[in-house]
Amino acid sequence: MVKKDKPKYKQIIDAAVIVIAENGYHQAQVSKIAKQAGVADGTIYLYFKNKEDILISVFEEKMGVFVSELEKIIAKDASAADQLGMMINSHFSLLASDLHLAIVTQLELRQSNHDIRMKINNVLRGYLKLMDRILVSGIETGEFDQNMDIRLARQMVFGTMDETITTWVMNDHKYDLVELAPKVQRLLLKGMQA
Amino acid sequence: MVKKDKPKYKQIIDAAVIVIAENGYHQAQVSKIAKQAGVADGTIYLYFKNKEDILISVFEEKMGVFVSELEKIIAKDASAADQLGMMINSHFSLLASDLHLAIVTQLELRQSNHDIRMKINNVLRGYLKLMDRILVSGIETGEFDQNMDIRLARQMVFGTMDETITTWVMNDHKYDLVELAPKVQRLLLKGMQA
Amino acid sequence: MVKKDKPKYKQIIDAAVIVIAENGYHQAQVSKIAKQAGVADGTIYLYFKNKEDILISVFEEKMGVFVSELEKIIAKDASAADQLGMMINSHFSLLASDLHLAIVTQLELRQSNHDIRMKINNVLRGYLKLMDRILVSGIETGEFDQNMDIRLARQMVFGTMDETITTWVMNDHKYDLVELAPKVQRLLLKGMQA
Amino acid sequence: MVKKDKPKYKQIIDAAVIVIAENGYHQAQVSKIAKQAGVADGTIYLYFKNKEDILISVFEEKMGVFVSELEKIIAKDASAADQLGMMINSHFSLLASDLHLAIVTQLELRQSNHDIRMKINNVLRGYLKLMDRILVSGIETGEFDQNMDIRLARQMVFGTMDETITTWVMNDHKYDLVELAPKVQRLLLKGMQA
DNA sequence: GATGAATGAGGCTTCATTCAT
DNA sequence: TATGAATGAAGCCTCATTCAT
Repeated sequence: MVKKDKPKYKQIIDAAVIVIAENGYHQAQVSKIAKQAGVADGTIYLYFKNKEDILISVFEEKMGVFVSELEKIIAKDASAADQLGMMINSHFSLLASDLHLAIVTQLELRQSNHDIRMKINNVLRGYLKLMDRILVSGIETGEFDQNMDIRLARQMVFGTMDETITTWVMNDHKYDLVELAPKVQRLLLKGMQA
Repeated sequence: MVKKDKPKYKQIIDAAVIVIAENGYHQAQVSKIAKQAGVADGTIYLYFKNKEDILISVFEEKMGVFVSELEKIIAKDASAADQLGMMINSHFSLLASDLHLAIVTQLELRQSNHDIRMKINNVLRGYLKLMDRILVSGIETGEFDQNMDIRLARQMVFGTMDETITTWVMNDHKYDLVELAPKVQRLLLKGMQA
Repeated sequence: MVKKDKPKYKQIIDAAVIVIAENGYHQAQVSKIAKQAGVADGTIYLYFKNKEDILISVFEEKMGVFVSELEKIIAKDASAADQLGMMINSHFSLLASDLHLAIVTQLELRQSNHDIRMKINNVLRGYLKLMDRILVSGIETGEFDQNMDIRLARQMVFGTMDETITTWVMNDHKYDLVELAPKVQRLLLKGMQA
Repeated sequence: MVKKDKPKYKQIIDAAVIVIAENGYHQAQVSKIAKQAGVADGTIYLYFKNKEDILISVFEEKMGVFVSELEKIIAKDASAADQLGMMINSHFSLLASDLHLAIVTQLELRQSNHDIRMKINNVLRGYLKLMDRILVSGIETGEFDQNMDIRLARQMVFGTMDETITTWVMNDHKYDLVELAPKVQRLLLKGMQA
């Protein structure tokens, strides 16, 4: 049984999300995370190399859910347009159902230093690669514009989703994010369709 | 003559951009900015209330150029589609011509804490309001989709531009950003047109 | 059967010597010693009161060999000058044959704190008392200077041996330490002879 | 005016000696040294790179006095035997007149880690080189044994002095160290003379 | 006897800001 | 105005020791 499977590992990850969301990135001291997790400060270091390791693991663990959801969607026998819609819906739903996580990924984790951000980007890259597969298949089936620049399209898709979610978080989740998904889908589809 | 018109004010602002771009947000100490500006540490505090004030002023001063450029574009007698294109072009050009500024706005300043980011967003809001005017006029003239959600459309426009620029910065400006402007314009227009 | 006779006791002592020699005093954590000894961390505390107790015991156990060798030499029917020579030779030989031990006694154990060093000195005192007996017998037989200050002479003898060995250890045992013994003996004898 | 000439530099060095002597090496926290020096913790770092730098500087500054005294002695037109005596006397006197310093150099500073000890040894080496010059000149003038091994002789001289002083310090300076100097000189001279 | 997961105290260092000159 | 020496609060991490199994 490796560390990641032990209950305290996930306990600390979840505590970190809560502490960061409620106190902000720069006020998320290790001692606060330990307290929230119900363990001693030193115990943290039995499961994580250092504070940076906690933050990256938070992103890895949580992003893992996004990736596996997206993999399920891609495995489905559906049109690229529908897959795009399911992806947006899945992405929005996951964050709307965990407000702490939304704050952490959209606002707080972006305050981390260069090193951490680079490592977070590596994790994100896996997600973006999956996203590309939907776009490529859409082009192949003729659903999407043959001349579309994949990278640019992916930046539009991700940028729009990201901006939409960030605005929603910054407005204190005053409105329903998931309801926006179909609209976002339509907007993006129009931009990409053949 | 107010502080903002004195030469040392701009001198410190410019020094801050360089120091942040070259050292990263978290390594941009006040003393480094002072040294780069050629003044003593204490002198900074004759022109700025505190470090936060420097950072927000950097954004205000530099954003001012974006805003006035956009105002000129809106004042022109052109179609909404053309204005959108000119805006993207202007936005891309301003950042492509000042790599330090691009690094600072796309990467480094986003590491600032919650308070500073909120204040930066207030400044940004003015720019987004102007952007909305292009979208509204496009809808009114029938160029853009009547049923389009303005906020969503603006998030798509800004999110796409932002993601495109950030990717370009992170790839060390290896390709020509301004060349991408027409492609981005076409992609966004397709998504919004009637 | 007392603790000291149990196999794990000596096992831990020997592990401590190796770990301290190879990692340095300040990097010789209890957990490393336990690992080297092939026991669990907690097991250490079944044989030793605390870490300090391990270190003092290391010195006691190893010094015991020096003492018993010296006792054999003193029991011999030889001149004081010869006994001095045999002592130097024995002292040098024991350390030359156990490089780990030489590093530990000459360099690493001296980094220990005040308390431990005082306790180590108590152990050392027994050895120095034996050394004094050679000097006293040399004075009585007329071999050594009648007016010689015993304490000073002992400090010269021990100080010279110690400095010689430490220099040898610090030079990575590049030359043969035991070969130096007769020269050291002659030098010291000249200083002490009648 | 360089840092070393500023009054606070020496103030901190002297404070460090007192704090280390009175509290022991491992209880000599930077904050204690700052308090003893009458400055804020942060001020220490305007004069020293880090804690290690303080400790090495203590040794350098204090050793500097020993070196310059020894240089004066070597410059004198005296026999090697007399110079040896003057050196021992000077060395003993300097430590006997500053009990704090004696504790620090003979006991506490030896607890420092490998890095610091190596740097301290570099400083010490300069002193030992000067010592060698007395021995060499004694051999050249025929005062000392032509066949004497210089390194061994130096180890005897330094080892004897060091052991004598350490014993004196450990016995809480109960007797007069300087009074021992002539006796030590005679003992060592006998060992080295032709 | 043996284990090893858990504990928690403790200190070096940075850097925004002040204020006497 | 301008200076820059001085301030002092605040947090990550290590590791000897314990104790439930």
